[in-house]
Amino acid sequence: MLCETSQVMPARRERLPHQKISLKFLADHLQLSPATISLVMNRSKVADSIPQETKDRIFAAAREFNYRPSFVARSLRTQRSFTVGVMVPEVSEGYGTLLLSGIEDYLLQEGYFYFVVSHRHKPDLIDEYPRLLLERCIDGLIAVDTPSPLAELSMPVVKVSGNDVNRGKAVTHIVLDHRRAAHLALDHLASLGHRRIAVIKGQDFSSDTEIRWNAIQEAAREHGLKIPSQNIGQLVGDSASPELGYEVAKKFFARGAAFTALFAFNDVSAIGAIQAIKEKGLRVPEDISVIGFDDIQSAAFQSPGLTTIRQPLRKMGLVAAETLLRRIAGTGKDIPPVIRVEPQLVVRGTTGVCNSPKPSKKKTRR
Amino acid sequence: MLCETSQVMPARRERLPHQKISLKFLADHLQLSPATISLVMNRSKVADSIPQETKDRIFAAAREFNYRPSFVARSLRTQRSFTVGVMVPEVSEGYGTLLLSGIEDYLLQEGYFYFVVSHRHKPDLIDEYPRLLLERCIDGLIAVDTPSPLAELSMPVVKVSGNDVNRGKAVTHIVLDHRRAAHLALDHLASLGHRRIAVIKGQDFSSDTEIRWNAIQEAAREHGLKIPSQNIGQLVGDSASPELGYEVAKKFFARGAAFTALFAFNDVSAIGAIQAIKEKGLRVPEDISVIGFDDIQSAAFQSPGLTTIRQPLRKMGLVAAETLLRRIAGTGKDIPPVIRVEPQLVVRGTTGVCNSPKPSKKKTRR
DNA sequence: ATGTTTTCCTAAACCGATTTAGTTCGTTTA
DNA sequence: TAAACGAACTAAATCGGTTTAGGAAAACAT
Repeated sequence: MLCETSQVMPARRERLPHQKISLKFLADHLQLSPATISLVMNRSKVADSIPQETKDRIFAAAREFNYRPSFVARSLRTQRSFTVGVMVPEVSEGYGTLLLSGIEDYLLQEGYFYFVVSHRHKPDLIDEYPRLLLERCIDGLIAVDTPSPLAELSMPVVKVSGNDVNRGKAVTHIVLDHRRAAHLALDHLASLGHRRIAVIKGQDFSSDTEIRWNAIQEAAREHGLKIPSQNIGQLVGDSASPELGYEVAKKFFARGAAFTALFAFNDVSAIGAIQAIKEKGLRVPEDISVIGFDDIQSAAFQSPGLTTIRQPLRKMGLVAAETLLRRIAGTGKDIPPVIRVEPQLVVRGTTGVCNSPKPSKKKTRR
Repeated sequence: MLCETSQVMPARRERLPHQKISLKFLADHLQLSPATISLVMNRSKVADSIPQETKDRIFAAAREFNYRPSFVARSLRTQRSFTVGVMVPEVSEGYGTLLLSGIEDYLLQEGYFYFVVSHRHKPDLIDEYPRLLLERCIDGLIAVDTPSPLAELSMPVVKVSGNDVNRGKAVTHIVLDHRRAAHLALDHLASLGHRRIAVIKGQDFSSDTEIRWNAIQEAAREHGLKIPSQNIGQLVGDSASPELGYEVAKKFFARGAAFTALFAFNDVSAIGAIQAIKEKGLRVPEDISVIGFDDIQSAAFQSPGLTTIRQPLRKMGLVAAETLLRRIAGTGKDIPPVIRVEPQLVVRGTTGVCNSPKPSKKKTRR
């Protein structure tokens, strides 16, 4: 009985040095059909009836040839790419970086990869990128501090700090509790005796600017504080440099603003403002206390360390990724449209007790 | 002659609200074959003979339905994904971020997307990620500060700061001119009168550590400087925090090291070291000058600003991306295996003239 | 002996493009 | 008038998997 050797075999292709191993190659090698191998390797229920011996042969061969199914082919068939898009204003230090690292941790651990695109607040890119990402068959999208036209995507979306809550859509917003943030900052300053406070608002394009400013005004009211208009400044320009905060602080001094504490829109601008304060010959915190926002890594690197309102950025990234994957899995409608995260006051060296004579209380009493 | 209306038409599927538009759909709509449309849209030479009128109809319909060919399908067929992988130690502030932003700029502009994975120097991840990326059919790989096992990939690779030059492979290395960097730093310090210099070396896992240390030693020799062993420290631990530099500086003091200038492995550790110096009651730069390396954004944010050796990180990212795409395009063998980029001295506030009495020259003369 | 299940596996359609090798039909050319 | 040619397309294979609907053979039941 020579059938085993004399039998006409499909010419087994020899493995070329760097040839990619395909399912078909394995099938030829094992004298099985691609279907069988696929079913076994994916642990499909249909493969339950296949004897362990065969399964072992398959796994052994897969290991031997280091077989890796092509993600592209699989994606085409299953319409799932295990890839998500991440839109950020820019990949620079600070805010975006910490978020990204949280997002990455979760995604990679779950077997997802991600595309990053940064739009630098340019409307045409904000328009174009979601389309390009869609072409690439991403399973979902995380949009960080990015305005909303992408609502029409019909795809799971999680927005971080996109405070333009467009409900009804399949979108979850991860938002900071800005009211609490404002309170943490103003309570801290008030407890140090500060009554004359200056505020640097964010750029108009930032989705946090308005909501945070409103929260600050409200908190100030509750403290019986008035923020006179010459103590209100706003960042101008699209740059991640402290220069922006420096300029605003300069303007404060130029117009003779009188304040003992400064609440900046973010840490980067706080750092710039401190520079301006020092140049003016004033000390931080002895003459002016400064409090930032975000708690980027550089905040701790400053000396003195920057007092700031911490956004749990890594955690926000983690939660964003987790929520997106839940939306993708489509398990239940029990995914909330808004997830609020809590800020935290981090006291370092740039805030201290108010040494200036308090403004006469009469004015506010009257 | 009613043939035109009575002719049996394939039922034109109506466009469902959010149905994706496929080539087939367009073909049905236009009464053409998918082949024709594909040829026209890709401006294939084969389509030269197709009259402009038909082409116009095709383009019009594509626009009307906002047709976007599926990248996944195309990738499967053409075996090109227009996607590259980027391996970095971590997505944190500083080094990696600036590089990434350079890489991103170039890639997106050229129509490529990229996957980022960060391996945190873990050998198993360094092993595993290239495989995962390969599965995803990336066209090439940029590896930043990542050791070498991935040499066997048989895929275009560009390494940034991978100083383990494994020539012969289809790999381009983007490397800094460390000799020049060492000279810039030591020339600067020497010109300020410093003769007793301390050095913080990088962690063993960093691919720049050894080559840079060798360059520093050589430059020191040329200046007739000896760096006594108690003035040599090394970063320990895998963290992007200044803490690491702080600890090293503490150790210097603990063992009574005497130096008037400190050359740190990177800006982050320089910042930590400065903290330790200040805690010791010494001033920067009056008592001790400090010079960092990299010129991350936070370096400029410090006050005083950190004097440092600038690596053109964004440019290195740009060059890495550009070189990779050239390798992918395979145009010519004229792609160099090593591309050297030049460092630059950035003088800010942490270096100043040496105020300590110079050590007696006799010793070195003898 | 026949019908019914099980077990083990496969054929073939499919995902959505690209691309090669034609085909059809009208127009020139020999 | 037939052969050759060019214009305008298209059929069908292909990329590398997944998945549904069976089919053949063996085991079991009646």
